[in-house]
Amino acid sequence: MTVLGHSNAAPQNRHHLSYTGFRVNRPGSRFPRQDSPFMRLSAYFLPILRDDPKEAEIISHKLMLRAGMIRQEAAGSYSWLPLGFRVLKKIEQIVREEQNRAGAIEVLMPTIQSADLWRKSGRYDAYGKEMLRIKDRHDRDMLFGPTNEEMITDIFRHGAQSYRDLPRNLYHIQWKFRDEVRPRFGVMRGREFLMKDAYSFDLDAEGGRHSYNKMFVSYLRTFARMGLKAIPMRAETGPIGGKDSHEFLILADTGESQVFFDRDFYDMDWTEFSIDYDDAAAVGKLVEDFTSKYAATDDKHEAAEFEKLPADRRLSGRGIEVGHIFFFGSKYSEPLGAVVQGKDGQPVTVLSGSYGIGVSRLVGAIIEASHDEAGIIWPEPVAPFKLALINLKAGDSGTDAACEKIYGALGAKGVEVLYDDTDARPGAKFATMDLIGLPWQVIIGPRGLKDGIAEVKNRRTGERSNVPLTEIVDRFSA
RNA sequence: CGGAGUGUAGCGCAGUCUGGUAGCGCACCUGCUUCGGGAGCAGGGGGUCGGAGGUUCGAAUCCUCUCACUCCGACCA
Repeated sequence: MTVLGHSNAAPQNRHHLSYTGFRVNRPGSRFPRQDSPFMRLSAYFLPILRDDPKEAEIISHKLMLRAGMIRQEAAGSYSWLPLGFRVLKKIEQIVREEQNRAGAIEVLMPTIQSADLWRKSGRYDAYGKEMLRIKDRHDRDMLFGPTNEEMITDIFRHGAQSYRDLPRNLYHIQWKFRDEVRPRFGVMRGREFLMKDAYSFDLDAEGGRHSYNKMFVSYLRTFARMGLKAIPMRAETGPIGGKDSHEFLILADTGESQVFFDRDFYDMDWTEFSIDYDDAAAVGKLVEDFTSKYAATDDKHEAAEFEKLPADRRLSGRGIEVGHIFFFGSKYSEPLGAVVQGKDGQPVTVLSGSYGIGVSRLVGAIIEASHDEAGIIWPEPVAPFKLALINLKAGDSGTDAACEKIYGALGAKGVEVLYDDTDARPGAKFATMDLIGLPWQVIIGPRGLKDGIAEVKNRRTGERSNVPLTEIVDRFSA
């Protein structure tokens, strides 16, 4: 992003022109461009609610509504307001980066699909009422995609003819719709939801195993980057079918399923997953480490096996599923004719797996796992802004000037800052910022200003420290 | 899909039983005083009561139909 002007820009509302004549924004502008890393609260759209809306049952749903992140449009379908949208995009981007790192290739498929492919796989009738069926003007059967195995398999088979075209892993991040009988829990179980789905294609079982394992490791990395410990558990394969399957669950009191797992998961290293994805043995070893310990949801729970663990290692709690991976072999490639020519010239039916992450669900899941009485506590990598700059006395020339200077300097360094430049009272400002949960609060008021200091508060720990104004920018732009 | 419930101002609610033309708190606007953890006073703006039909001189209120949303269950990423 191009930012012109001085880092210590004085407050003013005029737009400046870049050399190309396009208007660009700068920290001093009251209305920065939409992709700006910084924002003035006075120019933002943040409809905060003081009371819990009655339709919300669980904490994440209440907090998302109160923090002005989402707005319900119909049962299980939500508009994403600016603050929520930023979080959604942060999560989406982390997922994207880790998919790419693991060698998956991004595509984009339509939300509306033709029924034809689904008739071929036999799922048009099998899927039931959860599938939203639509007719177009020619009375053709269409549907709003609940998932994309058929379509991606069809895409792949048209683009791959030889064993040389394998292995491949294609993924997309797209809105899906499942017409749940009873949507609830806000974005945790909506009807319309944003999902990352990857689909792997391999020549043989060994290759398929490697593809599966790569996704397994990429999931460990993905969730770890969001500040989550998502424990992989043996899973039911459900309507998608297949043999090997793991669910990734994060622990939260409001989780939808009961989980049982080995305490050892707590002691494992959840941060160091730098690994060569092409090294099948190393990847397999890491997967082995994470799957050899007991972890299961209630429907796969085997009490007898669990009891073998020493009592102090047997842990149980509630979990929220945030990812699910399957290896299902030829379940779709067979009926859809995904066949390539092998080395010996003979046709080979490819083997595939599918790997999902609930991107929109993660927004709620992270809040379930990270909040307190005052509101949300965002892990820094997914926070809508890194810090809140709070002007305790807007209108006072001293605090205004000090805040503008820091706001401008942080903006110039690309630090994501939400600047509360409104003339609300201090207590209201603190409450709002605690509610929306930005990781850091930089508080500037006349009291500290006398000594040239700002108060820096860590949202998670509540820890406060006095930091000289001159050091603020360096501290957050490192 | 079975059971229960709720729709009245942006949000939370009262009013409905016992019909008489809509009210409270928060939020919002103006002014004054305040100003380091959701300020006080004063003055304002905003809803036609989910929708349609009916009963009645008169309907938020009674009747019929309908739509939406929520909760429990079954189901599910």
